[in-house]
Amino acid sequence: MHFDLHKTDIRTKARAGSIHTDHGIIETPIFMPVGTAGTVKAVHQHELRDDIKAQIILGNTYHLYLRPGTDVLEKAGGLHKFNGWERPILTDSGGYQVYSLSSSNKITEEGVKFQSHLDGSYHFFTPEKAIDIQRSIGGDIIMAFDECTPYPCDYAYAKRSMHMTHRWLNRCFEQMNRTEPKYGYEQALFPIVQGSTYKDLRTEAAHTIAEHNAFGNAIGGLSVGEPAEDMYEMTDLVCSILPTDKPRYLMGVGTPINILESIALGVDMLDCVMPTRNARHGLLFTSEGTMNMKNEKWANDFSPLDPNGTSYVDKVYSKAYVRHLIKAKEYLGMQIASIHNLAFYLELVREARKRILDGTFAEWKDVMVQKMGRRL
RNA sequence: GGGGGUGUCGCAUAGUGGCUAUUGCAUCAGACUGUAAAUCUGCCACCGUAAGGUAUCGUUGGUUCGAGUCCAUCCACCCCCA
Repeated sequence: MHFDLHKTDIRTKARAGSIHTDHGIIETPIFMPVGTAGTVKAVHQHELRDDIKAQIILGNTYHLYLRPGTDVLEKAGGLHKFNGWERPILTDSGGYQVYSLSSSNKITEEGVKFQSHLDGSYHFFTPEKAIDIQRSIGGDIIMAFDECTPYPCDYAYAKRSMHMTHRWLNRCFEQMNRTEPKYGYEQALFPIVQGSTYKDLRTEAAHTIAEHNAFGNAIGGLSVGEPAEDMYEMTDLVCSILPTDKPRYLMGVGTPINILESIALGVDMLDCVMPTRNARHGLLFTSEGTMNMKNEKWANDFSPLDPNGTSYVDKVYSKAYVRHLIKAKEYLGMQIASIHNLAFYLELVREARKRILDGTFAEWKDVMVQKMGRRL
């Protein structure tokens, strides 16, 4: 696996590059649709590949471990074979579940005791186990097991947690060295920068992470409720320390505006549940602003879903029809909305890449941020 | 014509004579950031941006300190018998 940096924008810190994996090339900056349980919810693979043009999708260690389980995934020959997605896959380690399921977790130096949200059973994750499971799932990029701290987080806790995440990181790399990929292709481990919203902690973490000289590096613990300015400040700071010749992955971000602003700070990879979850809840993102399809105002609007959209759903279906489907809780409504939002996100990062390469990113980004913040 | 039953928010429902009439659905809005999420929250009689104010359990009376609840009356609907 390697990363080619093609160009860095002069007026911003945005970058265009390519990540080469055994399952193909990822052109950056890239948005990665989230497919937690082995599926990007409500979206078929052919839509992801041919219409949305996703280049890489996510899976989740915790969810796939609980169900269907690593034995099934190994018998299938890994997640790519299991779900039919032949392009790259990235798996999250379960570190986010340390945060999102915190009410039923117990964190110790050794690892985290999880209570399953499915049946209440207890499971113990260690850095070693997170690596073993990710070996079984078979993602091209796998993530270090970390603690994603909540916001707000007091300084003492953030510092202690960060140091534990660093010790866990060493154990992750040791387990990587002790084990081999199970399906004949390379797996790259990305370490994660933590440190909450504290500059000195983020600085220390970024240096520690950089020293591992991994294929790529991630920024975690953001977009957990802190003000956007804090998120940008931390991202900017960390990007200034992480190596320029490795891809940078900002985990869990975000809105279309967050994505362009983060790209402008030097981020190469992002993922977020927002386009898919909000789609299922009836909220569409467009280049002109957001549309809540549940709103009465679309009831008699028979114009195309998104005249500027690049997906076939944008032209084939009307706003009134999609509103009807969403209101009626029809499956197709969630499918159309999910395809639209993902196609919009992917088109947004493709355009960003094009603009970075031809030198017009900065002014384009400012115009887009203005437009996309509106409520239609 | 005779007998029996039922009327509570748009619909459906709960409601021993005792604080502010319950809940669900629908409606109308809002939220959602490495997915415990086709979820959650608010509103949901009227006036008001709001704080707040005023009502209300088919109708009109009555009993009672106090009535959605008990009594009478009329109205509407349902069932049975002719």
